[in-house]
Amino acid sequence: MTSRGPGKRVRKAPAERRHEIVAAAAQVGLVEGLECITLRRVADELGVRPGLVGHYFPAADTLVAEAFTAATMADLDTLLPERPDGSGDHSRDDSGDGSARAVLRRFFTLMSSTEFDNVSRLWLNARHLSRYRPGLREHVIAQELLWCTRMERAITAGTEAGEFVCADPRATAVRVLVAIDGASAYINTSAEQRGAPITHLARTVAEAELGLGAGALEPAGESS
Amino acid sequence: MTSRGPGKRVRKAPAERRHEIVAAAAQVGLVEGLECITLRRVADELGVRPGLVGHYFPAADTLVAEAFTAATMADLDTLLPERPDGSGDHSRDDSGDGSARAVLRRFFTLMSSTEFDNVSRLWLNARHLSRYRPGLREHVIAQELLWCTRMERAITAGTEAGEFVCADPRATAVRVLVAIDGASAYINTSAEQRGAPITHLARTVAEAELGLGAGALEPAGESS
DNA sequence: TTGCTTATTGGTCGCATACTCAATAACATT
DNA sequence: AATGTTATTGAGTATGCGACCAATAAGCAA
Repeated sequence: MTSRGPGKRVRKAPAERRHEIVAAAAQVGLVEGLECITLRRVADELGVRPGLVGHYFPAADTLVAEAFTAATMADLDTLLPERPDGSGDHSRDDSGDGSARAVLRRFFTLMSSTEFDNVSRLWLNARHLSRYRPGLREHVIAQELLWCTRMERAITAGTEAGEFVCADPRATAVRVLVAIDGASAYINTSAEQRGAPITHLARTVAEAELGLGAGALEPAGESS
Repeated sequence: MTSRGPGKRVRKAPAERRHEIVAAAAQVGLVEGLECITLRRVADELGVRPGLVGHYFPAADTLVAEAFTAATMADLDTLLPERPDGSGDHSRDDSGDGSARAVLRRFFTLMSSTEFDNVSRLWLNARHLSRYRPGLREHVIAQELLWCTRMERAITAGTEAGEFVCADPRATAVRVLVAIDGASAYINTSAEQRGAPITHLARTVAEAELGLGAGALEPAGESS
């Protein structure tokens, strides 16, 4: 990426450099795994000496934790955008098809595409690594809460709009996410044969808990 | 555990020593994590020099893989015994209840008890570590298949006995296990607050898929 | 008892990690 | 243009890992 001759220095504002380091670490963690976020690895990525990374993050654990948060925050915004993208007048739009259902359908479709396998790997990675790194654990817990809240809000929106029937959106959100985590647990082992019942379990759970017909959240988009 | 003065040698038959090493490694992996299965750590456990462990396992990956299999095999036999343990009077205990349901109830009860948290941790650990260690990955896949088959057999038994109603025992087994893996994903992070809906998701899924009433597989034993 | 096989030891080597710290040079301010 | 701040380097320490190998001694067989 960035290659400079030895000895050449590029001096940046601390805030910018720090952000740059976290971003590089997040990329490494997402693609290669969180245990590959090492001072040297991140430094190489930026064309910088390892000592510099160590200067900004005296404890490596902190860097791993922040990198995880940065990565998952970006992923969440892609999978479950806070506001349906480019919708100034959504209250009028969803009168026909219902945007809440579209949001969930989009979520399940993206999540089961191979493009987001790295996200599944990252979560699996982080949940295990949290066993040893308390700094990371805190960030993982915070992200779990954030994802759950975001999902709950999507469900609540659909319920209030009359699209879903759900007595306890919070509990449903939890269960749907648990089902997703169960499916993504197999990402490194039986990923190929997970095809049939595994991938669709989360979607099935969601449809059942939201009072929707089977297949209502399927990618195809054809509703009943 | 085993402490000998330095220099004192205890010479054992290769097969016995090897088995001993795997057992010690399995214990370390179960309690402290698979990445703690190191030549030195296992050697310490046995009161033996590290070189010896390296002699029996020229590639450390092999030891980790075998240790995982040893640990999960033992756990599976405890959770889902091939034949109901001490089956002298269980048919009387569950009087009229049917033993297949008792087997599953026992499984869910044990699995959600804190005593088996280490088992959940081990699976989470192994599934992530499989990303980097191909030897381990093969063993994990084999164990996934074994657990699934064992669960499928329990379901099939109940179906044939008329206790359950299930069209596709295999698919149901898969889904139940996925739900369990989803719940155990939180073992290192939100373990304390997983109380409410997380733990019981797997049981709920099982009850629904087997045509049982809600709570039919609950620990208490009181159905309907 | 003597001898032989080999399980076991003790040490070394190379590599990778996090972390520390004095010296240096880039940039902003004067 | 001179100066001061500080971001950045380079080198060093300490720890841990797997892997390798000659020397040793334990236990069996003759």
